[in-house]
Amino acid sequence: MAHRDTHERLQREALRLFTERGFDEVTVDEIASAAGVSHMTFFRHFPTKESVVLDDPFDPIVGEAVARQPADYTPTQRIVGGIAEAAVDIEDVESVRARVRLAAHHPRLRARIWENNNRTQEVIANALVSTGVGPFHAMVAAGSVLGALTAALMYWAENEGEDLQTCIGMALQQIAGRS
Amino acid sequence: MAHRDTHERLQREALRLFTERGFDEVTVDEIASAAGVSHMTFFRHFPTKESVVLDDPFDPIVGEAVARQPADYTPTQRIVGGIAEAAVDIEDVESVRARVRLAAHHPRLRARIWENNNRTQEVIANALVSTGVGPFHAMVAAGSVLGALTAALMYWAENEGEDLQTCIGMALQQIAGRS
DNA sequence: GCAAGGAATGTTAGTGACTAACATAAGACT
DNA sequence: AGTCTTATGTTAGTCACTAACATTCCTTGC
Repeated sequence: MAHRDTHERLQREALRLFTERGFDEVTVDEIASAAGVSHMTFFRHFPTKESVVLDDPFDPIVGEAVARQPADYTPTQRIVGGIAEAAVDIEDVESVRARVRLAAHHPRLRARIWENNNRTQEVIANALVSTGVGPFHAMVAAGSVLGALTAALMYWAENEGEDLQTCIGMALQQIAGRS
Repeated sequence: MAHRDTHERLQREALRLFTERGFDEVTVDEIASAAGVSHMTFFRHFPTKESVVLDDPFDPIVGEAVARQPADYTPTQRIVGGIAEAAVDIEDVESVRARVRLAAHHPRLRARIWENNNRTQEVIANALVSTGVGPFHAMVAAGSVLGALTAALMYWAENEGEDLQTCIGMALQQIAGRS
């Protein structure tokens, strides 16, 4: 039983149970049993119960993409451009949708999404600062773009018919006209 | 011992202990004893340990202020105007600073700030929708402004010399030029 | 004055997330 | 074969938070 197998099995069973019965109605012990391991093994694979749902390693990708944008763009244009580039590579849209939808309806999970944002925000702000933007302006610009993006993500998760790329595109376009 | 007294005493002792020793190094039982009550009383006054730090009833005020803005403004201009109006009334700036600074350095608390934001965001979005703005645009505009505002707040909390009103003003100004 | 009711608090005994310390089982390397 | 590493299990905690029930005190109607 390889490490990676266990990891995937834990996440699969957790998401299944959460969507079936709700996040709070499933205990870590139940997830562990469903995956055939003990609760300690669960915590060796995921630091918290919430992290099974929210596990997105996109921060560095976005940061690099932002840093690569033309220097004569405004901060907002660079962030928007960077995110748009990074968003093209999103695979497994259905898994993302399930997880965002789970999170959108649960206060604690929603809070964690914002916390992930905060990390991305720092990465973006640093990318901007390293190319000469003032720290205050960099943080505000990053916060603003990510706030808009997250709002779009929540909207997308709650409205079945929408397309992810389209929602992201519309949100970015709506705020692209700034300094 | 009136209800309100106990509430204030609990919050005062909690903030004192948190700043002295850090959020995670203080248990609810300790806060309760310091305030001379049992841990059950604590939870009757505050739903969670975090809520002692983050207890801001500004959402409705902001929502009303946004709804009052001239209808020929763009969504962003209305949000910015509403927040600027509501921000004038902030009293007890030092308490706000202490709490934001506590939260800025602690992941779980920071996440809760974002979660508060999310509520404010919904209030603002509803205010916009009720005056004819489309739901998607309303949410994205609200998310974007609040993202910027929170970034400014974090910056302010970490940089001793800055003035709260000035930081808010600068952030709002930076993003005011949008649709 | 006093009885009745409600508001604020206490006590006790839970549940569940998360941690630390130590044990074990299986494969890889020498 | 023996040792080391990796993945896991067991046990016994701590701490946030809840439910059920008891108590104390303050008011309010009589």
